[in-house]
Amino acid sequence: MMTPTTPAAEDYLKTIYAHTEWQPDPITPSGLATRLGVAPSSVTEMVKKLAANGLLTHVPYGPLSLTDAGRLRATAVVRRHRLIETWLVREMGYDWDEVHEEAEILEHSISDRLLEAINSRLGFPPTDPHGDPIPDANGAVDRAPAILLATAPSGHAGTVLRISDRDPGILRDLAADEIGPGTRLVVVEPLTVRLANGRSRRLTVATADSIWLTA
Amino acid sequence: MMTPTTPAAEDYLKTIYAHTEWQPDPITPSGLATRLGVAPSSVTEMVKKLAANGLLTHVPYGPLSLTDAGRLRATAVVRRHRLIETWLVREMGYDWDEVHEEAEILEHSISDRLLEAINSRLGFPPTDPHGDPIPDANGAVDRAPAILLATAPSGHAGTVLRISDRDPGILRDLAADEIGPGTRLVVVEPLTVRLANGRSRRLTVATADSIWLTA
DNA sequence: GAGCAGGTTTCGGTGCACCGAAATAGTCGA
DNA sequence: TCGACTATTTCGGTGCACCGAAACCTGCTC
Repeated sequence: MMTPTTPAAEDYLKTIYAHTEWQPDPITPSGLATRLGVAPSSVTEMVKKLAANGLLTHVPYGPLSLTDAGRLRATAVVRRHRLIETWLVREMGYDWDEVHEEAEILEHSISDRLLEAINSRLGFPPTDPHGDPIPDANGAVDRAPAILLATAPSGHAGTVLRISDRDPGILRDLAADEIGPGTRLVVVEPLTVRLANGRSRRLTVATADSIWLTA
Repeated sequence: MMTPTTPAAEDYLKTIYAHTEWQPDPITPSGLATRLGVAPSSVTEMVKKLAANGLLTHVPYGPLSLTDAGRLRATAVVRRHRLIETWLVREMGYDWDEVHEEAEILEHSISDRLLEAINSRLGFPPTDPHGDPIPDANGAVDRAPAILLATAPSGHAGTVLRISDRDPGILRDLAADEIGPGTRLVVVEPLTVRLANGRSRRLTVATADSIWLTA
């Protein structure tokens, strides 16, 4: 057991995990193919290998779900990714919209030792710069109940918990609007929020779909 | 042109460069195979590709030598490697005998941007912790004239310029003996040196073959 | 219940980096 | 100059991760 996971396999596991982290429905092979930017046939093949290694379960023509072992591998990658992002922002002069690419690569090559050195330099941060929780070394994730801004009822007041780092453009826009993890705001109407200083901000649909608030 | 170099190709170029850095004779395919831990047939194949990309020249059954373009690629990798090693020692709590493996991997995945961020945090160091010169971004290397301790005549007095990082055990022994880059010493007889504090140290052949002194 | 549209899988094939075995070239000694 | 020895190359083959095209399920509509 404990097959040495390749970078490609880590990406599959991470992506499956990421899908289930903020919504409950399982991911399909085609969804995974789209997210990873590979052909569906490539997914079939890799899924077969991961299933053979006991990292995920898959009924043919059905959805995918991680086993406990798979989830552990996935959270290990996510942990690396988020600690690296945090480090890039806090120590290396990166903005929060610039860290994703670099972390995407380094997450596969950094050693445990270096990762822990970074972690301790940063003072063991609980979340990354986007507000995503950093799993601990055992794969445990401390995730607060959250709702998508896009689905929050008008009048809902909350604190920004996290912002999806999928789209750097959205992150840049939000930084310009002074919205980030910790920002308190009120949902005035579906795509409009009011900040603590009384100013209002109009958001795009994509942006409202990227922001998670305290429930 | 400017073919995107793979990690494997970078390792070949780096190893060829490393061979010529401290001794003038060109490397042979079998020497390269040994250093890289691959079969000779693998070397033939990769050499063919690198030659096709204009990175090295190779007359069949003859030795290998880098073209200017190849040397530039090689020094870029060496630059990464040495800056990463320096960073690991100066900022991340590594000892100088522990950095090689980690740098060996990260040198292939760090972006130019992150590398330069590290470089500037370190204050643009001219050498790594073993005393190896760090090439600049144009591939220029500032290398002082040096002689191997093993070949230095008795009576030769000099300063330790660099110590090969090939064998971590030697590095640990030397650290325990308080010998490192900058240490002034006198070669008393072939395998014995005297330090500035008057103490003598007996060296193994392998150790004397790893230490370079000012000429 | 037949047919259709979707997603999914199978299948043959690619490039990369590696291997061992066999063939070949170069070099050096007798 | 002829071997013989060694280094190098060629050759067929491996595993990994990917692809497109074709075959195949599944669930849904009519």
